[in-house]
Amino acid sequence: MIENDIFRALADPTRRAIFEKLAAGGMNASALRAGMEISQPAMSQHLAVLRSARLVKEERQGRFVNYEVDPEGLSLIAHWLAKYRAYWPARIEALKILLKEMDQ
Amino acid sequence: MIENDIFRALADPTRRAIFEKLAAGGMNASALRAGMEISQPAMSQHLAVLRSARLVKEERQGRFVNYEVDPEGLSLIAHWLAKYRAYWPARIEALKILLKEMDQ
DNA sequence: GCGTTACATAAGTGTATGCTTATGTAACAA
DNA sequence: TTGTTACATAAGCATACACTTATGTAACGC
Repeated sequence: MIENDIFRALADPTRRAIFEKLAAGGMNASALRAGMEISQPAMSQHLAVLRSARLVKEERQGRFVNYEVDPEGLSLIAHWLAKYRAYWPARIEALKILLKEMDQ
Repeated sequence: MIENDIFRALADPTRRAIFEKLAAGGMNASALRAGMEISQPAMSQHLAVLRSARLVKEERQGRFVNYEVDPEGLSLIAHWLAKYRAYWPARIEALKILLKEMDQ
């Protein structure tokens, strides 16, 4: 179940930090490690988890592997969230209208 | 960090099932167990996790404790998601406009 | 009071998870 | 070819997690 992979992937603060970094712009695994105090294998394992959750996607570029945010994972969260729009607070109530289009 | 609590809470499929059941209508812990093949302590523990993540809220009613969806948790996910709206697929692109209001 | 019902909490246990060190593999440079 | 760089994978280990059984607590009926 991909939904499970997504929430499990985001349950780890280090992985959310990696994701956030990638959201600011795609980069390779080494660049991601900069200023993060994380070992190379740990980073590689985290990226593998994010990849299988479809939250990031990779692209080989010679010796480097460029990572970037995969919209697919975010879309799945948005759809999960949309199921419970009846409970969204009033501030976000206006979203309902547009979410109707999303369902089609 | 509440954000961590939320994603960790949703990382478990049983807890997501409980949440989904509550989204269809508030009910007490015993009613939640019906047709779920889960022990009473396990349910109680899951509800405690969902509660600390602000995904559900409780209300004592005599011997019973009625549970229902807490919009607060959902709101936090919506805000987390909103941070990455630049990567949302085209279908949801239209949401951007309304999300601007959400930020204020 | 006494028993029952609804739920929470404590303590113990197997498994999952995130890390480590060590090694493998593929692309480049000399 | 030889070495180096960038990354993935394997194996081992400590901790976290979801469950269990046992017990505690609070509200009700009698």
